[in-house]
Amino acid sequence: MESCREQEQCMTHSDVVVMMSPSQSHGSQATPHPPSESEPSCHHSVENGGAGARFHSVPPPDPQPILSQFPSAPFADFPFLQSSPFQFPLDPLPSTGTIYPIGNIDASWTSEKAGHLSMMSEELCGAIASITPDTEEENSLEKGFLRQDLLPELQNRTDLCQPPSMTLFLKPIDPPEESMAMLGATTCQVLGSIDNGQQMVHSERPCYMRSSSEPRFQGDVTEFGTPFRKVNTIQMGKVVPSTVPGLCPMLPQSYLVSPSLPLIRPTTTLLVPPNSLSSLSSGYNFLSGPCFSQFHQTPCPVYPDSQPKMSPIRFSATYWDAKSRKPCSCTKSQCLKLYCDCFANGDICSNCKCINCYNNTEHEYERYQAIKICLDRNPEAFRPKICNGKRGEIKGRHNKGCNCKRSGCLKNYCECYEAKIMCSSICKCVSCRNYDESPEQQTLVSAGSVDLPDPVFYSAAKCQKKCPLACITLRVVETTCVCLLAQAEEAEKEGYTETQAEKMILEEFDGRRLAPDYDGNGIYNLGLKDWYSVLKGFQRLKPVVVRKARRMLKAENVVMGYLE
DNA sequence: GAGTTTGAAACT
DNA sequence: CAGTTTCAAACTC
Repeated sequence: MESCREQEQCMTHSDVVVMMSPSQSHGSQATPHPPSESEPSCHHSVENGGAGARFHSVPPPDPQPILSQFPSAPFADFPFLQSSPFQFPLDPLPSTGTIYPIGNIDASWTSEKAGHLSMMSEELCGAIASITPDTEEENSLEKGFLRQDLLPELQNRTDLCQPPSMTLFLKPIDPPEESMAMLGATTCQVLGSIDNGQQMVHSERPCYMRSSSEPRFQGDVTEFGTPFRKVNTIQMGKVVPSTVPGLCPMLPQSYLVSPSLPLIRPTTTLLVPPNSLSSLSSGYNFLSGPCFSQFHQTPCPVYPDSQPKMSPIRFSATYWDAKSRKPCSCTKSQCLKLYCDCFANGDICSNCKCINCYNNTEHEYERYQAIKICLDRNPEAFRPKICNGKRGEIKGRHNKGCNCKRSGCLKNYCECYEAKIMCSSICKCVSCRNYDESPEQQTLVSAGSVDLPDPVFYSAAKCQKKCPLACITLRVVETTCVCLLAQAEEAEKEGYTETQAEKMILEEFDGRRLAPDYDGNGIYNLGLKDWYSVLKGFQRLKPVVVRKARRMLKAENVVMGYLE
């Protein structure tokens, strides 16, 4: 990690400060791994509260705040109130260094509001992470990036100011330094961040976030703003205005981010504890917790409410644009149930015809509650229904399969048909006709726009009604079988025993079967049943496609036996 | 555009 | 987990 001095040399206008909570610094005996241990001048600290990472800007060192109670803090430059179960960073306090209580939450609170606040933490952020795209196309620009949302809360409440919303794009750095790995931390790079639309924050200083197994914060309620403005206290789940001075930036009613803003910019290295990240197969990770940055920020324009809004749940302008979204017309669901396509896609409603819509930035509390409910019911609720293949190749298949009964899966009622994919073995449809060469499929084939399953395979599958081959091209099967054969050949060449050869073949098979897209030849992430059908179908083609029939058969038999 | 059909989601 | 209800989109007229 670069030295603090080096970091400061490149720091021009912003800091992302990671601050560690006092409670954690007390409880943890782990030696902070620091960019800062030898860099006391770095005015950054890490807070790894229950809400996950917090990134704070901190004031210049003068006056030096009270630090003695945080001996292990990597950045001992931030005042905390130790007695509070929820420690909030204080605004730079002019010249006094006085500690002001900002938040206090009764440990036993269980109200709905408390639920929301706890939702602000890992739980919700993890939930949101699951709404992220997982297709290659959608990930094209963002894959591997971690995103941090600062979730606004309790909007439209007269007793509250608007909390800030900030998005940090973090890029994992792999492998982490050994010492960091020992601390259980993940090294990330802050690529850029967005706050509530007023400002674009670029951090260019190294930050550090401790890994900790300490109990997490139960919530994060504070207000941000100009120094010494009132803040709120949470009492038994209720947010009560307080006269305690603190921060309240008087953020605008809506946080707005222009899609044209540059979202990614390599800047800062962070150490993020793994338990504050919700890593999903989508490739996104979310850090939770409030973020705010007050110092050294690069101003960005404030966008009027009339401009398109970007929800914090949105991924990026790219993703937004990539989704051609139909406006919904929900009337009863408030667009907060999965009936609503916008909501189901993780979008906020925009230019929709919906009535009484809550799927917008003005109802984020309700929205996030709804997200949480959906995810409680089904953790996969927001995952794309269609596993996309590579661009220009086969479309993929439905994750859950359809359940059509009357449409024959040949109308847009059918999600498979609507997605222009054929039904697969996981569908529970009745009288399915979406495995035959429909006019649409023929059109696609003639246009050469898709790599449809081989007709021979397809014919073979027709008799089974279910069609696992809908996702598998001839090339996929060929490639797979050739690889299996290669394993068999190698085993033969090396004089391995039959058992060893089997093992090699099966390992190859498993690797290909389980890989999401092993080498660009198609969809591999199929169930055993599907693969069984594939290989059965392959037997029919063997004389045509494979010359080395004998050895192929050997490999194939191994796999078939494995599938049996 | 109103009414009907359909199937996913939500509910019981 | 199966049956029912609700919902919004697709479809028909």
